[in-house]
Amino acid sequence: MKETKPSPAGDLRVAESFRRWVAMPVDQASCPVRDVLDRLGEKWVTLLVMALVERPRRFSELFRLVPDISKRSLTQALRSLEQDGIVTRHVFPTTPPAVEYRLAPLGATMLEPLAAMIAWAEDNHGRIRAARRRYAAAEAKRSGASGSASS
Amino acid sequence: MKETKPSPAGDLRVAESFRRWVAMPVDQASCPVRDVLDRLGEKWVTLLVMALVERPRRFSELFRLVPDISKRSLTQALRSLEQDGIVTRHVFPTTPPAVEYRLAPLGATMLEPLAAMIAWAEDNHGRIRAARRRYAAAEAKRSGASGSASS
DNA sequence: CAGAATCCGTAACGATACTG
DNA sequence: CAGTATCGTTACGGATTCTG
Repeated sequence: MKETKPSPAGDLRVAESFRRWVAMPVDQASCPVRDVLDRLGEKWVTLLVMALVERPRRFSELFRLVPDISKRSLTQALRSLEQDGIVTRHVFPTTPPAVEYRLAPLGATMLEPLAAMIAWAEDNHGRIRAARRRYAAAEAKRSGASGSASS
Repeated sequence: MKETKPSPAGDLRVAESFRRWVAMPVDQASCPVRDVLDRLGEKWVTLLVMALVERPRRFSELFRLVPDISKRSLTQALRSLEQDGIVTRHVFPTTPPAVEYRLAPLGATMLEPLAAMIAWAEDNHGRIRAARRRYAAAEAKRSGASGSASS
């Protein structure tokens, strides 16, 4: 526990990345962590990437597939992904027009790390929910011990 | 293209996850992708995890380390991580009080997938920026071809 | 069908001032 | 030192309407 760290693997790399981050200018654009990770954090982005893995999809298909997105947000997220070269957009000049979204090569390269994050999320969802319940319980005890429950 | 897919690795897993996702109720809490990934998308969360990899840090230390966060957001992000069992919070009853944040065991397990995502972001930041420039150029051409530049 | 444009509510975030 | 409380802004995102 006090000797050379086990460093299961990612530790060193993450620590290094953070050191690079600290040494960086604050500006958004030049920092991968801010610039890229923030994008992936946008509400529907990763979900849409997931939706495009199997095969290209049309706009309305994605719209149906993700039941609670608005057309506006769907358009925005797809534009965002298109801008970054994660997906490509193909317009078929039919009437009415059909538009197909397809995972670009660059998008395909992110499936591996994305799969790892998703797997982690699925594996640990139960633990996280349990932790939240514990936290809520402890919080209730703190405010319940000397006063009345609030909020 | 029409035979057994190459599936560089993550593809199948992501596609499977998406199928599970589609089959899920829409509610936020029961879905790992929504419930967990959305959390990690919160603005400072992953950055703070990165900051805690090497060693525990005190509140003011984190505050200095991340130059453009507000105390309010720092507190919120740390609470969020504490709730989910990603970090633990230790209060030393000195005067003035010292508070230390430390990566919890659960938090340590996410370093591996997080490192993969960060590495991807760093490796492809250049490509992404290039894609954005191309997109902007194409956009300028579209509106410049028959009208005047806007925005 | 695939969007663009408009309107609007909410929630996230920052800045500041105050507290144990 | 480590927060909390309050305020104000902004930006995200949903609902709706209009268009080629």
